[in-house]
Amino acid sequence: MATIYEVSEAAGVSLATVSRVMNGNTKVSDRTRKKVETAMAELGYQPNAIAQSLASNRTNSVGLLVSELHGSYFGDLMSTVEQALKQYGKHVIITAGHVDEKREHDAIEFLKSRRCDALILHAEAVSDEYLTTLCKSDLPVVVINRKVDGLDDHCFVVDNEKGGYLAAQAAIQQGHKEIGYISGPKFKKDASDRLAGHRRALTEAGIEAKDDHIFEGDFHESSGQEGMHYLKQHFPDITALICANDEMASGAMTAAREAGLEIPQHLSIVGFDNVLFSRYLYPKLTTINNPIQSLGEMAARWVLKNVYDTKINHAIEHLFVPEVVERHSLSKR
Amino acid sequence: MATIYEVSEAAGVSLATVSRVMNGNTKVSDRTRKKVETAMAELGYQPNAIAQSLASNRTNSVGLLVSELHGSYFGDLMSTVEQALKQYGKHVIITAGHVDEKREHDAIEFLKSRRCDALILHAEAVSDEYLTTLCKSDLPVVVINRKVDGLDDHCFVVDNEKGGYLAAQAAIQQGHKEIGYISGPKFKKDASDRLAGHRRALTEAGIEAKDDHIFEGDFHESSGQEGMHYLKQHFPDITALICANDEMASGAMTAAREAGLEIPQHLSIVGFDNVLFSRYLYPKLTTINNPIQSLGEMAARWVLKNVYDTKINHAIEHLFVPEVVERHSLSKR
DNA sequence: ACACTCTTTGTAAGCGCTTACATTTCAGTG
DNA sequence: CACTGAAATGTAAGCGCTTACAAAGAGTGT
Repeated sequence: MATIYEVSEAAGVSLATVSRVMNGNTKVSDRTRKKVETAMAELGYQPNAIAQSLASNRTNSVGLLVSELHGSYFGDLMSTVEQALKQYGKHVIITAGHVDEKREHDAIEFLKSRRCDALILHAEAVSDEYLTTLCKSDLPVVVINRKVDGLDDHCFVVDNEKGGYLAAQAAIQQGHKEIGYISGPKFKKDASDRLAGHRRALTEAGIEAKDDHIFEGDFHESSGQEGMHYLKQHFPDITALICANDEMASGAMTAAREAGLEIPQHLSIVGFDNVLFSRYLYPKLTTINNPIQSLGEMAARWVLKNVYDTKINHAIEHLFVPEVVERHSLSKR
Repeated sequence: MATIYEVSEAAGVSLATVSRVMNGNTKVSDRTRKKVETAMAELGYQPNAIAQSLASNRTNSVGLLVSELHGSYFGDLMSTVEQALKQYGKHVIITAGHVDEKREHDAIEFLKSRRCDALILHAEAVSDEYLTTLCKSDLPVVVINRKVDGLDDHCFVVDNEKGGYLAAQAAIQQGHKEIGYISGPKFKKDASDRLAGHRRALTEAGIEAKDDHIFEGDFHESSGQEGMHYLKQHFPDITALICANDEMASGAMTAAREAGLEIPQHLSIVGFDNVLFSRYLYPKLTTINNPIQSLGEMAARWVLKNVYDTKINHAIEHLFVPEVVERHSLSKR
């Protein structure tokens, strides 16, 4: 593999000149530039990004931490972030934390050791303190889908409480009064926020928010099934079921159908997230749009603006508001 | 950020010694090791992976090219590869090629410039020649889901022809005789292989393989819908529909339902790939399992074995055989 | 006490670039 | 034609590591 040195020899110029035509930040006469470019082409020269990074202390890569590499939610996120950065010649290095404190921590340390220019974190398991320390260091960091006190301009979040509120409100507006809820793990901030919104909507509508109508799931499909079984068995008069994410809604749908319930005739179901497959479901799932792509794009923009001094027209927003996506799984009582 | 030099000072040893305790490949006395480790801990030292790579000419990272970062198929692939490599302390750098020759090419060049130790490519758009050249270079390369002549031990593939055959056979065994087919883009090898298998099954069963029963889609959901419309309109007597992937099967299901057809009572549908969401569909999709995860895992093993000299017990297989996953969308005619 | 071997540690060159600073080139001027 | 200063190019230090090689220590046997 040719090095810059060989190029400089072939072109009959110094190393520095070759470096200059590569980076284009210093004036080089047209004649020399031509010579260098020819030499590069002839040798099939390809700069060694590692050496460039070491010398310039800039890697042109942004670390992205997600919880999983599969699943619609993270797929959408990765895709958006990658697209946004690629436009400006920046690359993402993706790692998965698997919602485990140690693994998230390791993944972040890995990204740091690779000397990413910035970090975009969808971190669910590490502590607020750790994130705070990280943000205070000189490595630029943004946090997605999690609000950490004191780090507001580093956080990009969805108003989960409002989302929970909207879902419940949608059901109430259709005349439902006996409403079941399958929540995410309550220790997760987004799960508890959604639930809080749900409760608020019920209360405002004068409906008692009964604790035993709430089943705590784990955001996975199977717990949606479990939740459905539980609720159907104990509270057969429930006419609407709200799930804290689409995966669980899908599980609940399956379980409901197996129990002989038609959706939405016998039971209305509302999801949350609006992941891609929610429209593959039958009936198509009424859900709350979680603008994860907007979050990702905004986070990428923040990095471009604050780290790479790219001129970005759009303003940087930190709070995103979810909305109802009306499809076919919710109907009048 | 502390450097190795500062650690060596703090520990009162030379640079080389610090490097040795980090890499653990040379004997260092226990006493010195302790001193160094203490100094590292005190300084919160974190090796600079970039500098390590430059000096050692090894990055401990494997480049992975996929077509998209979202979607179940690639999600599963990325996830498996990452898991397999992480176990041995190796990392993946993921890039997307978007099934576009230039973008795939650029992505591969990017991975090369990052000096990955090996490349795992799910490349659909670049030419066979390019891949051949790549494999002949000294950078280890494996190709997933594509067979290139002369590169057999670098390729990991699914027997798509067999898969196509099995799907058709499954429908035939249920008594279907009028069978529609929604294919992928015929210029894609996997799409044409699947179709070839389909034809063979029909022929063997003494059913005429009518060309106009075949609709060429693009592997996306919408073209499944289009295909369904086309077939339903022109050949209303079709009782089974086979789709070259699950996305299109999903689209076809929606379109069928909108046209008032019950699945599988009025129309049986078979998919291909067995991506995660195929079991979220209603009715759950009968499909052909595409062992993409096995491919990914095997590719990772190949790299571990051939590049990192890891001792791997399992033999390396290059051809994977698909099988029918019986669910609820295919029934007796 | 000495020569000899085996271990442990240090020295210094280099990996392939970037960039501050020094030097050369050359058009423009009086 | 010598002189000036801006533009173009070159020189060399250094980014933070690894590793071949050299040197020093620690045992051994006589």
